[in-house]
Amino acid sequence: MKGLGELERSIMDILWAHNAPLTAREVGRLIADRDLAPTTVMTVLDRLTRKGFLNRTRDGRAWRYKPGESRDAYVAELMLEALDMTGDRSAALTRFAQTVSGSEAEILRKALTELEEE
Amino acid sequence: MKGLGELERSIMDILWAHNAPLTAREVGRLIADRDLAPTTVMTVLDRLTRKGFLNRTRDGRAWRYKPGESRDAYVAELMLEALDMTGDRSAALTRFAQTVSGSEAEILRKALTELEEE
DNA sequence: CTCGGCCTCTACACGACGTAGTACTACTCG
DNA sequence: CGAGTAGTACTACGTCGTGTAGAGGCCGAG
Repeated sequence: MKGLGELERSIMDILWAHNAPLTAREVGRLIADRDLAPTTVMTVLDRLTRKGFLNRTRDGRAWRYKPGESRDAYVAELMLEALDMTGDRSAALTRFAQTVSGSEAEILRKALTELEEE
Repeated sequence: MKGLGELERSIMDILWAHNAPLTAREVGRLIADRDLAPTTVMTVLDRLTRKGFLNRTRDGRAWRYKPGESRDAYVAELMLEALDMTGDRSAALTRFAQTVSGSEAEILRKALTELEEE
């Protein structure tokens, strides 16, 4: 799957933060602090689409982009991918469980418990 | 922290699989299927050291390399790093818990339970 | 018909990584 | 003691991903 670059992630963040699909121009406006050329934003949106992170639909002459999956799903995928890198998933998982903070352990526990009940 | 390249990972895998620190030559022999020049292996070992993934100590004229941390620790770190990418850690964690397979959920549960008991 | 906006295509610089050569040093065997 | 061998450091080059953007084409509004 592979990680994203810095700008790519910023743009994904913007799109993840909005429910509605945005046009390149709108994204450009929202990322104004970086003072990017409009074409830069378009290029990145295009690449993200090609990579499967975004879907786009026509809106007049413009495209509207929206994320293919939620940020949470993406993060979970990244975590699983990291996990795949080890020969011993069990050891890595255990290690992970030991490493997360207490409150996060709590969240995990809760999620797992709910899982069990279904 | 950043991920590793393909060759870098292969080499880390070899070192992670051995308890004793290895020399460049030894690593080269163990990775023989790729038919790499000895200098290639050295260069990569050197880069990994510079990046903090390996520690090296002298052994005569040669260096012996060993991983700075276990593979499990590395994987756990990668997972945490992915987790850091989200605004809502709780949601991502929950999602993750729901995504792992049943047996892995079991492992996680167990690790978390043990944590609790300490 | 013309202008402004939006698109597509193409491009370039830079850093990471795979890959390796060259040159220097020092032990080892005859 | 001289030559070969192993090991090191330094340098280099091609490729790919990513940030960044220009040039030019198409189309709807006025």
